[in-house]
Amino acid sequence: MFVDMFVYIGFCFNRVTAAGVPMSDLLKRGTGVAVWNQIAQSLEARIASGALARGTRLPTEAELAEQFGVNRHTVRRALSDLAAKGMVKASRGRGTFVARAAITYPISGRTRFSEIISAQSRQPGGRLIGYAETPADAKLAARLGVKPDTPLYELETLRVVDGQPALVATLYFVRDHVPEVISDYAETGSVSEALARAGFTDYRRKTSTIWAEAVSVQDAKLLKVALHTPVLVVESINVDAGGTPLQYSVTRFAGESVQLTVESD
Amino acid sequence: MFVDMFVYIGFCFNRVTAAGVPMSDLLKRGTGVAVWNQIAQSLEARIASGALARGTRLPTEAELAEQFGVNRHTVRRALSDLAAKGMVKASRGRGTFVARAAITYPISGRTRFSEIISAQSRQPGGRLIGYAETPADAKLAARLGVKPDTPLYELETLRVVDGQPALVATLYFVRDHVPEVISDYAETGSVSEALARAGFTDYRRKTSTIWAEAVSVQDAKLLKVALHTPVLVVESINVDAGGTPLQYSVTRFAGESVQLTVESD
DNA sequence: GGTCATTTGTTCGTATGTATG
DNA sequence: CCATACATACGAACAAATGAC
Repeated sequence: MFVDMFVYIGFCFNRVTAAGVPMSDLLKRGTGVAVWNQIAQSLEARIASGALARGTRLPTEAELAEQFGVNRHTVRRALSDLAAKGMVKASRGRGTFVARAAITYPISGRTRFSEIISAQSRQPGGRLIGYAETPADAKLAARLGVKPDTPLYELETLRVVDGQPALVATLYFVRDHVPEVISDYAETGSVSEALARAGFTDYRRKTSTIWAEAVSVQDAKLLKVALHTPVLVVESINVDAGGTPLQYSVTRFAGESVQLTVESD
Repeated sequence: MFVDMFVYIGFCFNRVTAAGVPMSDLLKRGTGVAVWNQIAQSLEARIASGALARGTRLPTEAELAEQFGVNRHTVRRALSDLAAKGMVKASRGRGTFVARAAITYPISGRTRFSEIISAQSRQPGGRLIGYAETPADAKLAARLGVKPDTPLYELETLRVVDGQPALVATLYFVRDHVPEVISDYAETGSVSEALARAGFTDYRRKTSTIWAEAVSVQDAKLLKVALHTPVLVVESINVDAGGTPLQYSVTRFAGESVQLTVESD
């Protein structure tokens, strides 16, 4: 029923280029730098560049050994170096996986996607997946502090970082508070911009509720992860300067590619 | 290598009784309370008590109808009530699943497991799974603000709520700061108690880093969840009144059975 | 539940280059 | 020049865990 009424659109407002990947890694022997070290550096560079995304499986040790033209032990030495740094994690029988999360996402009163990503020298981007006008059910009404059946806008958005899908968010607004939010968001690609146009220049995140669950079928496609992959779900309420709920959102972060941080005082 | 050096013990310091489950649900007809409502309340009580764990599948509507001795439509009325409250979620062709998380876990400067659980009128419990003395590697040293190879204590603990495993935590302490922490924790079953005995009466949580991943084999057994189940991982640092790191911990929450909440100011 | 292929983990052995005294 | 110690690199085989069927 949800899908039927939902408007799906394909407008992309923030194009991102694929990171350049050095495909040929020529090892220089007898240079004073051990071969295993050169291999480790090569893999580390590929991970840092995003060519090897978080959570993806590396080629098997045997394959890497063949690619680099070395013995499997030499590859293992390199991998154990990366594992010690926390960059990869090996799992017997399954493979070796890129482990370390790249994006840290601070949860605070001022949580703005674009600012957070830009502050980490990364390229934020987004896509409006679709939108709908829907009456508030009991839960939504409670979250947004309105009566049930109050008309709401529902926006489904995808956010990418350096070309990698990072999160899917479903945003709810009270229609009559921000009547132009859909077009404003589609134009600017920014929640804070869209809210500012409606006159809400100052707002803050009041509460965040966090849990983990398995990815849904739809989100798996959007986030480009396998089914059963864990996602981090954050339910949050943004309020205006007076404390009135402005926006309720449910954000699903691609499992291990994002870490939330909370600073307590 | 880790397992070899790790001391596994079975000492249980906080015995928890299996939650009493009302197995026979006698419906009282003609009491003014609709039968579907009694069924809904009965299911709600089972969910709240933990007898029906989060994420598990309810019996099919036909089975429930038989158990309660009512028509399937009456069960459906009860389930739709629970679904509206967000406690269960039906999925066509799959079944009906317990949805809403029961335990909310606030993340703040003062995060104490026992207090949090007790405040929710639930029965906290715990078990020391094992402990070890281990030198700090680069990562641990950075987190705890000590030199690499500083001797640390590592404690592996399981926490249960109302008889349901809720979380597994690995705790790290600087050995020379709290030399008796292992026996103190084993005796009291409380981190705050153990730290108080070492003279640290005032400490607070400084940072928390949160992500989602698939449960490990060992944790799956402890938490009694299936493999591939998502877990919420929280890495946190507790500091004393002067800001010196006291404890570094990695906590794995059983997927959908726990929700973290963050209040921002 | 069992079998089987895949993949990492471990342990042997061998050989070479390099720094040290 | 030689003996020793150590890190590096290669080869083979087996153990153990995983996942798919």
